[in-house]
Amino acid sequence: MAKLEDVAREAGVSIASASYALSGGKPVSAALRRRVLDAATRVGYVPHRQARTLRTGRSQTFGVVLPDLVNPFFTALLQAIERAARESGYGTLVAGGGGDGASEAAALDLLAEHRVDGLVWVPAGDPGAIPQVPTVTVDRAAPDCDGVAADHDEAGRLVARHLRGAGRRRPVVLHGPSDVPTARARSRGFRDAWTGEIAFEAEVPFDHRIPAAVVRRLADAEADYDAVACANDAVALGVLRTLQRSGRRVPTQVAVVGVDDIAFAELAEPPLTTVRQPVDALGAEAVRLLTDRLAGVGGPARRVTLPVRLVVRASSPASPAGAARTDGGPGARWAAR
Amino acid sequence: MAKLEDVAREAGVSIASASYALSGGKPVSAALRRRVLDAATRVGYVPHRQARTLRTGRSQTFGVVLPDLVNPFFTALLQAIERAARESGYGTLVAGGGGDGASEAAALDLLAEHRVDGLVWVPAGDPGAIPQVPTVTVDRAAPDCDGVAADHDEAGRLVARHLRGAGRRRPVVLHGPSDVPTARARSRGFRDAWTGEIAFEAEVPFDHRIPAAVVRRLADAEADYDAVACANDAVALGVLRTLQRSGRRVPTQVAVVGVDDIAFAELAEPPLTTVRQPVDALGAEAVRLLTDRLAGVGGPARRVTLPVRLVVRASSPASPAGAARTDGGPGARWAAR
DNA sequence: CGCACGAGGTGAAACGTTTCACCGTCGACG
DNA sequence: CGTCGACGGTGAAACGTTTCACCTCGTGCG
Repeated sequence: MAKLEDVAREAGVSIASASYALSGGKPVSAALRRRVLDAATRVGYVPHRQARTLRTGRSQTFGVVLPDLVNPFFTALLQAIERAARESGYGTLVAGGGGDGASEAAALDLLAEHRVDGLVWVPAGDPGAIPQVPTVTVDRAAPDCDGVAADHDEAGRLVARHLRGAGRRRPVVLHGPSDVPTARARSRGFRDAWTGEIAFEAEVPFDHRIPAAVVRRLADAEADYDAVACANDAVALGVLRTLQRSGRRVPTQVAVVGVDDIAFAELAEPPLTTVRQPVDALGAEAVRLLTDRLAGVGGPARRVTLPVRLVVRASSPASPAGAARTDGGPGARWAAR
Repeated sequence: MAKLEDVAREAGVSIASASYALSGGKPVSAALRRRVLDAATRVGYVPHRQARTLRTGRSQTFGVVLPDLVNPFFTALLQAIERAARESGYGTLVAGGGGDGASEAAALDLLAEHRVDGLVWVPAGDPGAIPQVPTVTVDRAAPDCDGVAADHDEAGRLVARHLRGAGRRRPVVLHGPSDVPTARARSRGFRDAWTGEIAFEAEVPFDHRIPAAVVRRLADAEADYDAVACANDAVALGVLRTLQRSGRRVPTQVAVVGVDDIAFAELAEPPLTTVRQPVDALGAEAVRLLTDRLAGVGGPARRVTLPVRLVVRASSPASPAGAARTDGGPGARWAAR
């Protein structure tokens, strides 16, 4: 591949001049700039970022570490981060941890070796040591580390108040993994705002595969509940299927609520009521925090909390009356025929 | 960050010896190896991959360019590629194109500047020039370029035969974008194997947002069709919603079939019949082709085609009888109460 | 005993950039 | 007319590795 030397030779100038002309590191005569630019396109110059990194100590690259690439919430986040980074002139190196601590550590190491300028990190669980690279956590906080997250407490409260307002009396609460801070925050928020009874609670993985024990309790004909508050949308979609298999009507008999607002939430049948996380804003804010730090902004770790929003859909309408009215699933129509 | 020189000093040996001891580029006495390894952990050595790249000309990194990070099929693929790459000792640099040609070209350039050793590329449309880096396309072929793809012709045929076998007579066919080779292959396969009537055909984007014109035709009470063959699962999920809104029963009145088998296909209501693409194998095979090339395997461009498999679920049961029997959606049960 | 050879180590060049220090020339000003 | 500064440009060092060529012992064999 063509290098700077080739450009310089082609343009008949020194390597230094070619560099200055291309990077603008130092003012240069218009004629020379022109000549160099032409030469560069002529020989097909491709700058060598690694060499630049070596010399300057900056790679113009952010690393992103995610617990999992299957959950659409994370990939939406990744896309947002990638776009924001690109707009700030940074590339993105992605390392998907396998969800477990070991491969997460490996991913962090790999990125450190690549000398990323900064790290956007969604810790898989309670984070241990934070990397020595400038880092911002997303969605889950780490001590002494800039972080941005949606307001998960509020998300929990919104769900509780919504169910209450919709006239539900005995919800099932499916908590996320207790070693995930956001899961704890949502649970906390829910408990703060929910004063009445609870049918039962259980801890489930952030996944659409509902544990068999929970499936049994949900399917139990004796079980008395009229709502399921789910740890996230993936769980909610799994619950939706479980309920339908066990013959319960959603939302007339049971309301289902998730959190995240992934793309498939509105494609579910019935469409899923959920709490939307501001993914684009999360990504943009993470990149902003990082670039700030790199620009030399000092001070203690900053925490940014972004607002969430309840999105009411048919799986849990705003009121019981609404439930009857909007229970527009295939079942309703079929029965009406 | 600690560098090789620090390790060498700490161990009391030359830089060269330290390098050999750590990389194994040359046999070295056990005692020295031990001393260097200890020193390395003591000073917290982090190798500088960029420097290594500069010297060796290999970055031990693959670039991955995807048209879109929202479609779960691509993210599943990404995960497979990332894992396979890691197992071969390669890191992964991801650049999600925005789907359009311009940002795709930008992504390819960025990766070229990062001097990735190879490129795994899912072209957004018909690929123009292929990069000068060793490249393997996935899912969509490019001329003179190694490629791996599922058997999309067969996928189309499987759908056609399945619908026929299930007793469907007049399907709607929703083709993917005609500038995407795989979409054309599926359509071709379907047409090859389908001999009867077709209600109507239309071209739709690979997306769950069904164009308004198509929605109207599907919802038209006069429209006479008993199946919808969809370009992929995202489209199928969108169609499912459209049909349910327009009051058609799936699968009793209309069967719906997708392609890809994304995770949400089985969470749909009713669960989606689809053709499964072997994502893990696609990723592994892509990495294998690439590492082969890097190992010096020459010869003309190779094309690998991997088999697909029909996955029958409730949205389109195997037989009409089955339809009646397995129409186990909430509606059926509800009606039975 | 002398020589050659192998094992174990080291010095230094090279990879492609950026950037500091320097150099020549020309115009302006004292 | 001499000097100085600005301007436009260049040479070369440095970033952290790898790796080639070389060097120095110790040892085994003739």
